[in-house]
Amino acid sequence: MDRPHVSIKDIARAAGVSHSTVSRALRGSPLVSPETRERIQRLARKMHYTPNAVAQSLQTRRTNTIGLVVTSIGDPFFVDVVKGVEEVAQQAGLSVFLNSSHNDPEREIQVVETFHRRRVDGIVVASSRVGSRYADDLARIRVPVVLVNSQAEADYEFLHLVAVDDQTGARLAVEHLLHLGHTRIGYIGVTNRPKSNRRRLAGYREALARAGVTAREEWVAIARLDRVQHEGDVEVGQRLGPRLLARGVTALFCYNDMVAIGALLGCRARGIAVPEECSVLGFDDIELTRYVTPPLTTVHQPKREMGRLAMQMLLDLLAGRPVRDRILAPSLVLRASTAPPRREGVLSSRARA
Amino acid sequence: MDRPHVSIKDIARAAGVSHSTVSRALRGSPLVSPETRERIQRLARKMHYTPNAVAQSLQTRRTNTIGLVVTSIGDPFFVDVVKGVEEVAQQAGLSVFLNSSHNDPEREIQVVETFHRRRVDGIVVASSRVGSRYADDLARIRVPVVLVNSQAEADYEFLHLVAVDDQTGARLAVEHLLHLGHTRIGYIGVTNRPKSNRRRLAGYREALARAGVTAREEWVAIARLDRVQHEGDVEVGQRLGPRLLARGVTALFCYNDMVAIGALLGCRARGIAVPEECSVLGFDDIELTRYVTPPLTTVHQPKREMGRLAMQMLLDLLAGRPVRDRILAPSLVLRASTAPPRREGVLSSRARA
DNA sequence: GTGTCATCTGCACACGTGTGCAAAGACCCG
DNA sequence: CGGGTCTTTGCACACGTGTGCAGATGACAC
Repeated sequence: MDRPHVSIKDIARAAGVSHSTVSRALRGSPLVSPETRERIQRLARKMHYTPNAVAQSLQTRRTNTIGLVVTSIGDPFFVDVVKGVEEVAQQAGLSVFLNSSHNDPEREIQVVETFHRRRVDGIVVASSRVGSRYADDLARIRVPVVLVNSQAEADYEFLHLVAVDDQTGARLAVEHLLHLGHTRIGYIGVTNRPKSNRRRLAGYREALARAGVTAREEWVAIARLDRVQHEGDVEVGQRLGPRLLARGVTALFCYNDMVAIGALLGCRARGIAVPEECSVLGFDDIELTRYVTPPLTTVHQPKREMGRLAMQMLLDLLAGRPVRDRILAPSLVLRASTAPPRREGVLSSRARA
Repeated sequence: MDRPHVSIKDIARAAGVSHSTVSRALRGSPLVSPETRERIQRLARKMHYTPNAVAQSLQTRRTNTIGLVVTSIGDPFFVDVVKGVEEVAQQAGLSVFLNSSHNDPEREIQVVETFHRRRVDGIVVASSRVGSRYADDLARIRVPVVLVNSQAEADYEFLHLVAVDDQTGARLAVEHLLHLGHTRIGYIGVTNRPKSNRRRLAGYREALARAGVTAREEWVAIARLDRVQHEGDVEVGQRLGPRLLARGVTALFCYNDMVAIGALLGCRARGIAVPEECSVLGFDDIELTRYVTPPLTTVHQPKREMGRLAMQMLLDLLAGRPVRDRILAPSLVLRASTAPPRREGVLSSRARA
């Protein structure tokens, strides 16, 4: 009753052949005659044989397994990335180990160490800050690694990247606001995703500079955070949105959608109408943006596509095919949280025309 | 350069002992002298030895791995369940294979077959409909299985359950609406999660019956769906919400939060004010409910706790400890989408007093 | 010096699968 | 009938780790 699973040896015994022949028959080797192959395969099915992937992995040195690290499973941004990765992995017959790091570098190293122990064939890391010590560990594993939206400041040649063009995305967003007639535009950022925050801020400044609008430092507010929790992001928007509005801003470009939703809530709490009195713009285009009031205008990241690409890149690396880093183009999604400014807006749009 | 990883044999060679001694030293066996143990452990660290979990699994017949199946990774309900499972698994040193079934029974069987091949130590399945054929497959694996919010109609003795008390939750919800003075209350359900839908509908009817309110069949609308996509749920609410309102209902109790959000959107599109003209009530208490307008009153499920419990139950089963099925109590979360009815509501609440 | 016991180490096998190589058998051709 | 070729099979080893058992070594008592 509690006997172990049936192995190829059991089948061999039942068929009166050696386990080698069974192995070959099941793998469809041409070295075994069609008749015995057929016979053995039938027998295997009848005996409910399920190959032991552990033993196969040990023998072939291929686990057909990859590790996936995200900073937080709950973060809506990652949900789609995970979906994309899983989709392609499943199709290719690979299984996925999922782990979250909570943006804790120590924890992330530990996760990678676990992946190493399990001899995964490759690793996808989403939104990590790869530090120098971490990079050493990663290098030692001798396994392909693909980073999605890496927050690392330095580049390491053995790491492969899939990312969105943050700066262009931010520029698109702010240009949209400028086009509506806003000139007093605020930016709400965060410190715990340093690279993309910097890029988005750069895009914001670039757009203003191109339009000849002088950027006021008091219109930029960066919240100091360490761990990533998206609830924290909401709180940032709630706190900093009204503060910037008090400084005379008529539109808010937010680091991401959760911050933007926080800004929305902050405005509602103070009776500030969006978009009539204040335009709000997000980044990421998470599903939520369609369900809040008003639906959020935002910069779309092809998140699922990024997950798919990352996994595909891993497959290419495993097959020895050449790969190149991918920087994807974001796009603006117009919904209902942006509109021309009320007072000065009318004026400045007249002045433009 | 491209040589394989360092094994205990390599360490043995370097230390001038046999691989057995190394194995014992690393595992802290009392059979090896403290000095050599210390020496070998230092050496292992220096050589960056990482044990091969695959070989260990083959030898010990324990992979320290579990499989987790959810119908959809994108469904906000599962996010928290996954979090809870991962949390406890990580703490116990187990790795998690994540797969989604898209509520496709065929696909789900395939996933379980993969888990079997990989010789996982246990399986957690969320919101599955376990069919008879599927149950056979599951039984054959001889591995503990825990179901979270199972949608199976039949009970199988070898399956263990964690679930929420759907009927009580629904009753709480409807009693709240009755208490506010509503008597014309609608229910919007779905067919693709048959068991919980049936239970919630039963709770709805129970509450009405207890209050002596006659339930009208035209106030119940069940949407026929096969696959689970939560976008589909939203669409259901959008479509059926207004339809029930047209039949004279003043409050909507929805199968879950996504349906409720759909109802919210449907009302907004037709200029129906929530909660003034129509109260809307959901189920699940997903994160979104806090961010929509108005914030959604709903029935809370301890989702993360359910994930934790499921995983803990698996650990208990693996350790041979006795376990019992857990049916958790839901609770009502009051937010802003419910209020006394406008016209008849005033009347009936007077009549009550 | 011998016997006894405790302590430590290594041999050999196991886990389940894949594969190079030799060998056996079948078949054909001269 | 012998030699050669081709097809099919089994032996033996490998992957990396864990462990029962025998044996080696050393300490100690008599």
